[in-house]
Amino acid sequence: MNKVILIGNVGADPEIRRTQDGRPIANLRIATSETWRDRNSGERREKTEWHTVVVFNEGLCKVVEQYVKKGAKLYIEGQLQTRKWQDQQGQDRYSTEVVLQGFGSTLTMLDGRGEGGGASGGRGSAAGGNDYGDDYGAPAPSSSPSRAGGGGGNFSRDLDDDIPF
Amino acid sequence: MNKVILIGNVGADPEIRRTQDGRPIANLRIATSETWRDRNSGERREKTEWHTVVVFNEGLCKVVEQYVKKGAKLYIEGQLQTRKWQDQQGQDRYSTEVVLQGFGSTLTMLDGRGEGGGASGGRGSAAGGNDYGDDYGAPAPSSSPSRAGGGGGNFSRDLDDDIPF
Amino acid sequence: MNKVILIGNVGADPEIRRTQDGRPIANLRIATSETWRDRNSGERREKTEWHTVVVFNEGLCKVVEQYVKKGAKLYIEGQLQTRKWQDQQGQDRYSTEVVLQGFGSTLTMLDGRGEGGGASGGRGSAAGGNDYGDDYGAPAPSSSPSRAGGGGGNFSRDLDDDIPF
Amino acid sequence: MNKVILIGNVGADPEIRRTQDGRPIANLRIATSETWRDRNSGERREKTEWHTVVVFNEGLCKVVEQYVKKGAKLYIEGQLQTRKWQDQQGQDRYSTEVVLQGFGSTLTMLDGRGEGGGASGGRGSAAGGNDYGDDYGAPAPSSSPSRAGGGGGNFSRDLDDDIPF
DNA sequence: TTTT
DNA sequence: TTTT
Repeated sequence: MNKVILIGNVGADPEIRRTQDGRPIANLRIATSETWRDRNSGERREKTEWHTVVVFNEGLCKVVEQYVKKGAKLYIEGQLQTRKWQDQQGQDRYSTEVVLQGFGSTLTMLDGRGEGGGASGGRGSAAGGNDYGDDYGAPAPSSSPSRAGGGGGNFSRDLDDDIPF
Repeated sequence: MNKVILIGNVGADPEIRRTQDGRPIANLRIATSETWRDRNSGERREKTEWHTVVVFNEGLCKVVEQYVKKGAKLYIEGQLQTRKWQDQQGQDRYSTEVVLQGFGSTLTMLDGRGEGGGASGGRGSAAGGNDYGDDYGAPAPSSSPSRAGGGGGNFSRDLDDDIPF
Repeated sequence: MNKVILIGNVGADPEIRRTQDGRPIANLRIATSETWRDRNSGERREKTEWHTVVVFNEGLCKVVEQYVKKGAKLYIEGQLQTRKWQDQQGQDRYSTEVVLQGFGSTLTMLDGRGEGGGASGGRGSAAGGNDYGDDYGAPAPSSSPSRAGGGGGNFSRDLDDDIPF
Repeated sequence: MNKVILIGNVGADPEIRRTQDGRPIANLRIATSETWRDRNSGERREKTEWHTVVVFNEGLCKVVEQYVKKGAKLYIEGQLQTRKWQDQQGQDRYSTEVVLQGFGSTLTMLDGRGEGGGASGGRGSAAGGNDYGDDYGAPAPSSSPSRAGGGGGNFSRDLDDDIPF
């Protein structure tokens, strides 16, 4: 189990790169902040933490590319990962990032901002819900998409079943 | 470990009651919805799930009372709990709720809506951050509230310490 | 966002059923318990909560079928779902369950118990790690399975890449 | 929202230091690993990620000090935090850690190992349950510790209440 | 009964 | 009905 959950705001427009074989990679900076009232002084305090988020999942990269802008509020679920690299002096350096890649990774927009003018179909606009990348196939509805259809990886459950499980 | 995390919208203005000894209890109905595109038809699908949330924590009850209205988007972290009760026929019935009570419970408003007109200082308005009930004392800032002060339950960490841990 | 995380013990051997079209469904009862010391009396207290877990995901059902026995300790990640049904008097009843189905659902065994004698390949024995159902394909390793291979839904990241992202 | 959840094994006996004013700080190295079967070759693969965990919470430090040894399996819940420090060349360096401090932080032992011979009362032995640091007071039981007692920060809920909430 |  |  290695899970990171962040809700925060994007500090700058995302950078999207591509690997040599064409896969997209999105880099985001996310600020999470907490506020509290000081026990003694009663003053309001705030602390902000910045996180580097790296999106490898192609479907989620599309969401980032199309909808995520500076200031957007995001829900992020990924994994902690530390990379080793060498600086210009040849010294070992380590960077820890929140990686969104494959199973268990999610990115959801929590506000309406960032959407292009005429965006229809609204992937990325999922306010209060979850929108998944294309790679995942059907998520986990309890309603019944194509019960008869069956087929690989169909996770659906039919609520109309007359026998309560 | 018994944790529920919800991000969703409030279906109706919260109900606040009080126990005989005066403690507040808030009841909320929260809708979580997910959308996906059907594999076969390509149609957009949506499924909404409704949750009953019961807030026992006093600080969080205050937040609910003052700021949470129908339609508000909330982040909720609590525990699953099943109550047994008798219906009018004297039969055992069970209700499962998401309970916010004590350690590990959180409620954060994810939009600016729901705030009363002149609310200043904005507990409950924590966009992208966390606002905690009064019972918790200082949350977990890395900055340094009153290092010298010490005192019971001070969890603060001093980033200015010259020795990296 | 609708997520439940449980770590607890299985109260009885799981029941596995099959739908008419042959998909397996596993039912589990999981106990989560918390202990604390009473503030006033100093006595040790304990409270146990029981949860019904329904596994629709086929790969996870296999894990359950083969390895999960009464007493096993499990890590569970799923969604809250409430079913409506009619009792024998024709009255509406509701049951809330933790559903493991599709994206974002996980089940991991946290102890070595429950494994058959000669189990090889050890799905279900994942001590401290995660073992995923077959439906998910490769999870999210940072190591490099078949970089050149590419192919649909390959989430892998190559740590050997010479350019730090 | 800034949350990290880890389930993994401790790589070495923890180091405990104290600040100048006597507060304990525990440092842990935790390995999370995931295993999967390669899509193409069918071979079993494994990837391990190492995390630095810093425990500021006093109650949790006690648990670490008394019970956590190399090899122990832990459930950890904390926050991501990045510290800035200078290396010997005076260059800025950053280290990202999982910090357990105050609200929302938890550490639970998931196996029986690590307990001293005659440990009674078993804080730290909470297999399948939660054991909280002393700072938290009573956690969130639904049962009823001292309803009449009332008192600050009492989060208890009385299941014996005759009115179902 | 919410929201997009 | 589990576990410590």
